[in-house]
Amino acid sequence: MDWQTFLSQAGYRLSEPRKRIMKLMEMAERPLNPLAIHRLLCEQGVHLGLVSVYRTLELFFSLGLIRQVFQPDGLVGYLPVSFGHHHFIVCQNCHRAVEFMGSEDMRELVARIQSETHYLVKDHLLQFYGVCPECQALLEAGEI
Amino acid sequence: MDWQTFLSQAGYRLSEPRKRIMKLMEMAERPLNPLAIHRLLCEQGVHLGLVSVYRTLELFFSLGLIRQVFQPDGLVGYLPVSFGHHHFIVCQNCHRAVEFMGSEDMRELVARIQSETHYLVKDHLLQFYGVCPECQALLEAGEI
DNA sequence: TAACTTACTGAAAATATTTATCAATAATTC
DNA sequence: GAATTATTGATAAATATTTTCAGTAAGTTA
Repeated sequence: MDWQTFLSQAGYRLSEPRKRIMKLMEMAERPLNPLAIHRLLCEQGVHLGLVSVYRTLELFFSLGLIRQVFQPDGLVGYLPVSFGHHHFIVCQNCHRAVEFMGSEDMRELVARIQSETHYLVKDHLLQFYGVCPECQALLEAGEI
Repeated sequence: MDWQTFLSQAGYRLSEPRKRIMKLMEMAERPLNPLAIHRLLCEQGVHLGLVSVYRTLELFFSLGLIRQVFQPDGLVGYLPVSFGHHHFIVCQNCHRAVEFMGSEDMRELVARIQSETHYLVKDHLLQFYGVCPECQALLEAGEI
């Protein structure tokens, strides 16, 4: 199910701002924060209240349509998630992020953590940092 | 090596505010943000400029003495890390966090991600969310 | 232990970010 | 196409973060 159908079925309207924001995030391919989204839309000539960006992100996030992605420097951005995917690998250079399938073999680790810490494990956050193919090429060419 | 020695050897001074802040974070056992640290210290009668809290956290973070911990709700806090530990499990109820040893068997997953995404993997962020022993007891007793 | 050097702090102000409010607007339903 | 009401945009308010700089205190040297 696409996000538009999901939104509708959840009882929310498919407004122009919401479409713009989601489309931008899908195109961007890298984590964006509210301010960046607002600025990019302005540059595209799409005028849209900053407040709406905040509200839209909050809604999308609460519905699980987008996810927070954490940069190594501590900045936080949002990216849309596909169904079944939950984890991102982020390029340390250009910040482009792609999803990867979660690991099945987390069970062992979970079992160990539960016995070590006596916490009951409910969920996890897993992200990788690295260098994307484009930036690897740039690196090899000595351009960065 | 303890953090005080580390700080000194890195050429930084062991000031009263820095000691207070680190001690508070060690006692708190849960991720604290700048404002929370400032407020808690005030409550303890320790007056300390908020700006110093920001600067201290930035320093500790850049030296790797503390680490960012992400709550499921998107809030970010800081916690001191022990050498060799890098990952936290956070209680969804009381936010108390404890460290656990990183997994050795991340190699397989890393290999898969590299071949799937063509990214070069450099680092990762792994965190678990769950229920701590204390809150499990409270849950069983029906108190929360 | 006193004087010296300079990293560090605190206070105030400037910026930046996030939230609240409410009338106007536009997406859906009938 | 009109009615209903969720959603938006603008303004203002609240919060959070950064900058600046003079005063202070941590570490060093004598």
